[in-house]
Amino acid sequence: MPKAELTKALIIEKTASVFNKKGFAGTSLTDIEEATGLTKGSIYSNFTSKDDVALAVFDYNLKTVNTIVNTEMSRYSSSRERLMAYVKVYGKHVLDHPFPAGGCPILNTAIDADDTHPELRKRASAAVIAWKDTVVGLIRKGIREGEFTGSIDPEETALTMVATIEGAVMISKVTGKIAFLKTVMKSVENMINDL
Amino acid sequence: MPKAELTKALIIEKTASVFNKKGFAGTSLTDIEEATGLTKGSIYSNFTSKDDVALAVFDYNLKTVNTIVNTEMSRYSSSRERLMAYVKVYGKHVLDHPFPAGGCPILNTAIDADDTHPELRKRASAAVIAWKDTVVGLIRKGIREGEFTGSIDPEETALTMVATIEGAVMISKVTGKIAFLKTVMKSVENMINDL
Amino acid sequence: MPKAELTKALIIEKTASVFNKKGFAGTSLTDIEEATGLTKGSIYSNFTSKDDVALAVFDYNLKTVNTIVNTEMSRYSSSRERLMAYVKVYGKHVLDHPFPAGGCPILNTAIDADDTHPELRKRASAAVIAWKDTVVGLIRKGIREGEFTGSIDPEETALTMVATIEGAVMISKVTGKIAFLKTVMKSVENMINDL
Amino acid sequence: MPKAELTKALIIEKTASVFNKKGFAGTSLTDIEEATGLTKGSIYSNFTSKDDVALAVFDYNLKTVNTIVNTEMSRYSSSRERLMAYVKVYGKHVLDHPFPAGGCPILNTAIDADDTHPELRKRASAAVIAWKDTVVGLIRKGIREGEFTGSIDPEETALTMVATIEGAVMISKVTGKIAFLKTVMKSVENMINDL
DNA sequence: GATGAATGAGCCTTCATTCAT
DNA sequence: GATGAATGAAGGCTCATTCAT
Repeated sequence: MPKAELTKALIIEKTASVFNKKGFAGTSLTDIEEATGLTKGSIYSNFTSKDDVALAVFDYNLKTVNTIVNTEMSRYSSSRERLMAYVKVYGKHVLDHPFPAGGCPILNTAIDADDTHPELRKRASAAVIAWKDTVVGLIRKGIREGEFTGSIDPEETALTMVATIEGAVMISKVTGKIAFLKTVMKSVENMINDL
Repeated sequence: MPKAELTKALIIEKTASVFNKKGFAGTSLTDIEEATGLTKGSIYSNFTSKDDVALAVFDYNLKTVNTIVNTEMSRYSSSRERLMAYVKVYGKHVLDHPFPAGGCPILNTAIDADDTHPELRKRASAAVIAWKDTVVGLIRKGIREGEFTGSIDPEETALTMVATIEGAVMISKVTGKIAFLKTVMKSVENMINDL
Repeated sequence: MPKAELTKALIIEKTASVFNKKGFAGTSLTDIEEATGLTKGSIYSNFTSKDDVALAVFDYNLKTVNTIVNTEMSRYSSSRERLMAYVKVYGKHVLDHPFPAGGCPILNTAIDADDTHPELRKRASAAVIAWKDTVVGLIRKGIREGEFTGSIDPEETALTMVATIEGAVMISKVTGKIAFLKTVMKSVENMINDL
Repeated sequence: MPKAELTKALIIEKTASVFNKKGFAGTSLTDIEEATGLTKGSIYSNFTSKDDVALAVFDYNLKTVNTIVNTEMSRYSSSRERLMAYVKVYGKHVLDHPFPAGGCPILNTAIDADDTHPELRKRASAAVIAWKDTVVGLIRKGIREGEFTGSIDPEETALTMVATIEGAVMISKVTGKIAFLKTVMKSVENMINDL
């Protein structure tokens, strides 16, 4: 890995939680300098703009979340257990390591960017839809393989599951009550068991 | 109403959607000037700081939402129908008038402020909890009056309902697909009918 | 005059010679701060951009030059004497007060802006053409009134006169030799006498 | 030619028109990188500073102009015809190849540097004086050999010729009208024929 | 109570230059 | 000799806030 790539990686890693906590407008180049220990000049010799950093950071944060979820999911083979990976991961980790500090980056970026930053919005949108599609896929597989009842609507169930999880994250983050997160996750668990 | 109060009210009304769309850090005093047609001096005659405006705007936006919900709710007396008010309101209005442009201010402020603005965070938190408590109250009343089965957990159900609705708003705003909102709302409707 | 106009006027006056000497790219906001004793913020509350200041400064410098020329010209009524005003003014004053320090702003801006700043270029171009047209007008009047011979080409003579004067200013400024200016002006004087 | 010399030459050639168009302050190291396809590091391996490049570029541009003039001049032997070389060259080529894009580098550098860059100013000044001296020499020769009348002042005529030509270049560049250049050149031609 | 005008700190970005490799 | 990567100062501009009028 050439040095430039290392520095880019360092900038992304070190600012991952800054953008996730403060949002795009709330994160300044000085914040980035402080988080990385580098100078503005050096940041700009690795990225073309603050947008460029923010986009790379979103991709990184998304990958972090996906890796956590996929790692958990890969331990199981039944669709039910694989769906349950979301409950385990979000019920346990969203508020601490290895999640980026600041909570779920999909949720944070969606709200931060929807009316202000088209490029970021597009990526958050794609992340939401990819998540939903993965869940739809798992449900369809479960139905096909006789694990779930055929009467359920995969699209509706998937969207509801994603919505409920993200809503739970928001509630527990803003109130500071992890218990709220656990409580809603129990509900999601039931929803999955009832499929 | 003395003149000062009128101007304060005007500032709040005109900037309600600006803060709701751009967030605290993303909204500048110049934005406020443009939205109100007033000068910075005049804004500072009526508020002590940008924080002061943002706090008042959040209260105003929250009241707007609550009024919409309460108006719908007051048309019914059964707990089930009263709970259904959330589905009707959020399924129809979150993305347009009379909701403040930018979506649900509770959700927006929660995500915007949770790691950056303690005062705003506190208010968003209180709004979430108040919402949840209202739902808990309705469920308890429903149980007490034999409308709902006694086996349900009011706290869990209430939190899940709030989480699901807010998650649905996030999803539909970021993707630009109102259909997603409607789909999840159908789920919430079922959830209420199953109580 | 409202205060804002006074400040605008002050900024223009104080930076007139800075832009004339250093050119657009060579003049920094810090230079403007130092020349005026004002802060950048205050400069930007009176002008929308550095371009905006530069354009206003060019207009001011042009007016300064035109006023000097017109004052001298108005003392005479014959076309020959009126043409001679250019010789007197440029032969005496270009390099010192009341000309803006830095020499002829038309020449300076023409060279500075021709390949870099379309708006400034356009104004310098207009100034050159206006000057030429004034000379053409005086020559035509002189011919009409029998003061000059009818065989001369007003357009060619005017352009040559303007070119010679501006070239002389360039030569004497870059070499630091006022004698060169005087020498060429003697030539222009002869040219006018020979009309 | 050792490699270093080749690279130096390449840098000079490729940036000749950049400096000529944008001036010293307006030309950035990034401009130089883009024009040459080299890195800043490589530029600094061959020159000690931006000044160093600018000075070398001026020398190169000056040599370009002188070569064009001398080539034309060498085709003739009479002083009158040799003087006419300036008319031919400046009337035809200043605004296009083989002149460096951006017009006459003597004029451009004189105006750019006179109040800002002593070293460049000195070179532009020397170039003007050398030009004038060459013209003076041709005139003296013409007088000596009975080609021109003895009553003319060589110094005054030479300075006027140079001034007129450079002024004409300025006028035609800023207005975008080549016709203006041709018109003034006709005047210079007459001036030479009248010697 | 409202305004116009100003401030100084901070914004994002680009500058010319350096130097280890 | 050339590069890639970094620096710190400076670039133009906007920020939230103040205060005389």
